[in-house]
Amino acid sequence: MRDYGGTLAGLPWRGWTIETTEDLVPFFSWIKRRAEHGDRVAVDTEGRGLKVLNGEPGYVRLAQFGTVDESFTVPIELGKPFQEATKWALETLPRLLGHNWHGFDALALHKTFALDYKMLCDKAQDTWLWSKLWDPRGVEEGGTGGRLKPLSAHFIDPSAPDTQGGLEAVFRSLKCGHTKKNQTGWRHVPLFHPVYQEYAHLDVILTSRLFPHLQRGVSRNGTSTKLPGYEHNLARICGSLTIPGLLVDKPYTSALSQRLGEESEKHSAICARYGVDNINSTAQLIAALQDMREEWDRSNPNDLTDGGQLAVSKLVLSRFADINPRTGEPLESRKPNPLAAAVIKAKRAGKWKTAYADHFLADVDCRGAIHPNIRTMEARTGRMSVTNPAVQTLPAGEWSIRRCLLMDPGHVAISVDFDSVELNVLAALADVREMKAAILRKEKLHNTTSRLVFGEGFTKSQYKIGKSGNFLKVYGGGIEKLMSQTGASRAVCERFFSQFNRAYPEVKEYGRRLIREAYGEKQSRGGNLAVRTITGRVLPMDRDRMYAGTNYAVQSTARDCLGMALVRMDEDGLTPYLRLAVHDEVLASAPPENAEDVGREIAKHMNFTLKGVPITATPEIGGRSWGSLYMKDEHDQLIPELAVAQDEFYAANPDVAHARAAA
DNA sequence: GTTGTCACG
DNA sequence: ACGTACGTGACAACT
Repeated sequence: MRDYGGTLAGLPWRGWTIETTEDLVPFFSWIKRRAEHGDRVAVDTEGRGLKVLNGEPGYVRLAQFGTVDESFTVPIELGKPFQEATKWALETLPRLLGHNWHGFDALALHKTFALDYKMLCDKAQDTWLWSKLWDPRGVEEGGTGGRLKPLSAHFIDPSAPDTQGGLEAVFRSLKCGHTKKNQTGWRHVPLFHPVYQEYAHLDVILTSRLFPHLQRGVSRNGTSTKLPGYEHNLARICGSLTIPGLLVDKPYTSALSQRLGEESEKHSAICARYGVDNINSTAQLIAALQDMREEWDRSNPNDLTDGGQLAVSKLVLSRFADINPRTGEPLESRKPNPLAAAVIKAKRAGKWKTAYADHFLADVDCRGAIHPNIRTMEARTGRMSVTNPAVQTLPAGEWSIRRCLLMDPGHVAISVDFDSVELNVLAALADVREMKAAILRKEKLHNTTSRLVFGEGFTKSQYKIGKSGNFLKVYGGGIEKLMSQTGASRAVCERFFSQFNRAYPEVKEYGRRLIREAYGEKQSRGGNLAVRTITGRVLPMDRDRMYAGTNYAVQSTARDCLGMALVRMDEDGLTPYLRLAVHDEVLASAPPENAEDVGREIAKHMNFTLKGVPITATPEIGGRSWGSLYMKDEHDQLIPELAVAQDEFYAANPDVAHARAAA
């Protein structure tokens, strides 16, 4: 047994590193005492990398147990007695504490020791979730971020040792090729390295000390007392979804990767003829395009980057290539620039290959499944995000990428989407009379807006302005954005906004009310300006962007519409069918004979009334692959039988699939 | 590490 | 007083 120790914020701590089976004796009695007293014990694990569910068996190397002043590290890697001791401790302790417990350690312990994930979550509190409730902002938005080190520096001791930095130094000295992207240090560091061990002890000591500070912070900032329980429940549900994961169709995906590589090469070769040998180099592109006498409009914000450089974005390149940036259709307004056209195609194929197809193949586990990691409170509005891979950003305009991902063997894909949830939430929160009446009449809000602004006989292009304008209003956008998005004239856009405000005066009034309330409650929140949502969440505002309050409230409430629906689905036993939750959509896997029932049940849980406004969702059923749900006909309709047949044909004939997708 | 770009809701 | 586009993740080049 080796012991470590030190002082944090004037209070000493002591940690024991178990090295032999004899060392387990004091550990057993320590755990028993904690269990008898009903103490909450912080638990942390160190593994072989950061991808826990697709790692090899024996992922966890070290487990740590600790309170505010005492800790033990257990060397899982040394064999069975230590693994059994860890399992016993986790089953015996009545109350646990972890940092990112639901999203990481509980999953790792479930995977390594076959411990029940729900059991591990039901008796745990997660300081990551508490920190997000206290302040959801990341570091770049002026918050502390969710990481243990900055939180400890803020709440416990600004001079807390930077063991993270020390560990990074150790990893570099190992010369094992450890980088930010390729975190090999975790598997190569010797188990009893003193810096590694000290870091391990401190993690649980700091987590234990952090917890009461975060509880106080959450209670002081006015967050509803119902939210911590709800968020822990939701994190547990989303964690369970990721355990089965999504299967990757390997032959299809490999062929897709190869096809995209060839396509990228083909168009890159065209670029090379114009002197651009690296299509990702903005400098080369600008030089070559200027040689071809292309011009940028410096008064157009789309033509400049945030840093003030000439932009070679898809928008600018599409103008040079004379195509519609969204659809790729020719505009026939000028002579198309062949370099710009080739760059767009090469970049797109390259991105789809590396970010999607290759990522799927690299992330599969021994079952051939990927396990996207759902972070349930990532954005400053509380919105969820998904990483490894970022399935929320897969191309939605066509099916070829989503075709890589399959439901369980013999199952079909079910997707249930909310119907324009953000606009309905805006109508409910701001109590917009005309919007609410339209929703109750089952009228599409884009039609309502177009009619109220442009009159009964509005044209197709006026409808486009109505639709874009609806979204822009939710986000707080203005005339410039509407112009650049729709290409409409300033006069038309100005008229749109004045008519919109006349049709829906409550929207503007709601924004003003949020600002008034934020200033009114400033004192009780320690001088901080914030939006309080009807679900009881407190969202910090920026002094110079107070107009964003409407968007924060709408986005956050829409997120809770999904979150609360997931909780209700879980209560009714639907979680085993669920595979993903993305913003306003749920993806599920079920045998074809149950698919209609499952889809209907899920949709039922997503249908409810928010302040008198119906929030509704529609299920769609496809074939085995996620992509089948995107195989629409020429009227953009999903015909289930056709999609299933097409999906099965593509499974057997990946080359035909890729030839058609390319066309 | 930061910036630019591009994929999504 | 007025008006302001919101929120993500990933990759490659550049500094």
